[in-house]
Amino acid sequence: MATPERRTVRDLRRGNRAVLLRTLYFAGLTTRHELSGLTGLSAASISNVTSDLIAENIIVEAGLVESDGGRPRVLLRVNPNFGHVIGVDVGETHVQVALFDLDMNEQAKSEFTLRPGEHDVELVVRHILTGIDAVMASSGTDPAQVMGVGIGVPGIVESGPEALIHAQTFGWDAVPLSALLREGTSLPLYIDNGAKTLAQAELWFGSGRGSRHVIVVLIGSGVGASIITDGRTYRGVNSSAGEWGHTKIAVAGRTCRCGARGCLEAYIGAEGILERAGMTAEMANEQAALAELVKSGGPVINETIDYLGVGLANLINLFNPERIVIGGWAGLLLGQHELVKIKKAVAENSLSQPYKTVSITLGRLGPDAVALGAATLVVEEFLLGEIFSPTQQPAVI
Amino acid sequence: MATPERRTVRDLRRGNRAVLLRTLYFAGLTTRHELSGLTGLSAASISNVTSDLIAENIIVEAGLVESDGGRPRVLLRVNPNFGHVIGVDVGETHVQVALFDLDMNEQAKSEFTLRPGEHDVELVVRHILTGIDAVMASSGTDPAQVMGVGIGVPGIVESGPEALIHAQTFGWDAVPLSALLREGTSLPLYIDNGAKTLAQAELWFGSGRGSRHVIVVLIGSGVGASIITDGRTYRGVNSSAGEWGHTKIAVAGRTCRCGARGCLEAYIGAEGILERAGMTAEMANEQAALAELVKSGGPVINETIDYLGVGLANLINLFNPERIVIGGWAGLLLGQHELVKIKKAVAENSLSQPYKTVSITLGRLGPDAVALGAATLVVEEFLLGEIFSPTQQPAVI
DNA sequence: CTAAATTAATTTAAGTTTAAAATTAATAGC
DNA sequence: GCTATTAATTTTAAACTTAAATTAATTTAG
Repeated sequence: MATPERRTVRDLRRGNRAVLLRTLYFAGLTTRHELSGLTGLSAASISNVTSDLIAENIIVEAGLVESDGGRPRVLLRVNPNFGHVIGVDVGETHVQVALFDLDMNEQAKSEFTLRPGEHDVELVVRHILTGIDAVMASSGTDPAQVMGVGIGVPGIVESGPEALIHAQTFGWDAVPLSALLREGTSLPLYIDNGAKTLAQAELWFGSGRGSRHVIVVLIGSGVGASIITDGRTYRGVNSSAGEWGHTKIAVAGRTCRCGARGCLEAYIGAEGILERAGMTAEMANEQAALAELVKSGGPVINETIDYLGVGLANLINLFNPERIVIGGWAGLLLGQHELVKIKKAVAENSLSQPYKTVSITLGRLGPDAVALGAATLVVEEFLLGEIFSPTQQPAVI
Repeated sequence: MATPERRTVRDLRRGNRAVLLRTLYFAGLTTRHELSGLTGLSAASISNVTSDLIAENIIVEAGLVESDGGRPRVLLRVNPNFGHVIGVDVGETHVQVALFDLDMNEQAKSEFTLRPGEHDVELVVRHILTGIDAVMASSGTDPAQVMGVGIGVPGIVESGPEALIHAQTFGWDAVPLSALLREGTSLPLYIDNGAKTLAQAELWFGSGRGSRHVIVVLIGSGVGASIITDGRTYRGVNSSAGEWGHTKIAVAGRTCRCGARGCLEAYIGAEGILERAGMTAEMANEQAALAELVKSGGPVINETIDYLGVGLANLINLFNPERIVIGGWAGLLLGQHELVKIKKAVAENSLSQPYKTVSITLGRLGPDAVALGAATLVVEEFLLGEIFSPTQQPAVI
């Protein structure tokens, strides 16, 4: 139960450096004076830390604030070209690789289509490695400028000395993805569940901005959630937290593709909805079919809204979040047409106290932000302030 | 998003002091040498901090470890008589007030029975104040020695400048309990939901010891849960997190006493079980009736186990905890007879990955530990290391 | 156009804190 | 009683933050 917090006077410095960098990153153009207010650090400390960071080229001066008498304040910002980050989305239908600067402007992108059922590990690894090379080449980025690669994958990521992926839908059982990739690249790797990376993208740049307690639900073929408590993704003891799709909302209900009965996913997942409507569309036109169904409304959609209301209400009762963001292609489809009804269903199934304070909104970044979110995993590391030059790791003490 | 962590070198000292105190409190008799290992602080820092704490009488030396050559190590411990704490349990049937030393040995106790429906705020306030005086008098404790009063109440505690209690079962709507009590006592007050205080008692001294991610479920007439993430109670944005009893496990199911339909509480709460068995026992012999029913088994109990399995599995899928503790009188009753079946039901309804790592156990402290847990709220404050003398608050800077 | 006023930012000085090294303390074994 | 050994404290040096003093960069008044 020993909390390993800052202990030495040196850790203190590191911590303050990280706080300043993080604040500046999210605030954008900011003056030293404002930073002092935002971080709680004294002007002198701000001066110290910023001059270090400027010397290291991590932050740069970027213009002046007009003054009406007195020395004008200098605007600071994180140097967007200090380094670059790569994000990878390993999805059911494609592998997407994108390269960003630190402002998260996309510099290059590479995409590979996966045919249904074609989820061989070797193939995916090859796509990722090829994609990394391709985005660096097409944007003219030197590998030394890339601070790391974030990868969003389906299923449960068991973190440990060697990350293991358990992805039922891919037929992956304890796949040591990082070990396999390390044979083809020496860039630092950060692997996480794709729903969680999408959620982090929404938290940083989308509908979740500024909130500390957020749940991002992802509704597509599968159903998942990412739980953000105190501004950080909650992972639980094995990083498998957030398996909302397989919570049960009916005892002995519909059989889910996971084998169990009564799973939420069997009712509000895209396949579950279509099946309940008596449609058995193949993968290819699943999205078009659902769009049609949602547009025409009808009892199956109303029923789906009730189930979704129950599922969201359960999250609200358990977590008492300040915001719920609905994402994923099927979730966005439903939300765009039926948000009012969804909110009504949630209200009927949740306690009034927590319902009063939660706001339910749609994701703003679309379903393709998994790669963006994956790239933020690298930025998160960068914001800890320990990276002194893009690839050179901090000296071991 | 600015994380207000340790900033000055003085905060560092405070933090290290708190880490040392907390470590020593939970480790019990410990030497300086061991503390160095447990906290990560250097021997010199341990020496500094401990000599401060000894001078303030917060910790004391307590014997020597036998040595086989060399200076023997001195054992240290928190001074159990540095101050005392009071815990209050405001339950459906009684108000209990207990006084403890810092080792949580009960020094005195006072109890008042509440008749069914007799939950008038004035009456409860009077009981609490009378109880506080009574336990101080009967144990000969000077008010100056009491560091604070922790109070566990039913319902949702809305924390703010003035804590407001929303307790449906008591008919309390936004009751400003702390303001009312402050008219009768000047002791520092700490108010929290009773299920959460019980959970903290189990976490510190019962089945939850040593775990960082724990969920304590409380099954009595009502049903609730307390979620502990990273060793701390998770409260959400309004402190209402953990309302497990009113999560829905059936769309359009049984009507719950909260008015909604399909709540877990309507199936596994004591009243829900008895009603489903066709029994409508009054409050008085509810416990005896349920004990009889559980002992004889039968389809209603098996059904209850299924519902409980679903409810627990949902928690496991969402939170990925390392431990689940079942508490509350009805929960203990069910668990003592049917733990094996419960585990089986959980296994059938949860994903294998998180199920593999969770252990499900019964609470060890019995249902009466709410007051003990409430008292730990005060101790938690004490362990932050800012209380320099029992009642004297730390100097305002 | 210059000097005063004003505000920003840096430098300096003082005070904490921790870690490492040196010292002192306490015990067992001979 | 002396030495070896281990524990704990004290001393010293280095690092860091804050407050105060100083320097820098503007605008405005005259």
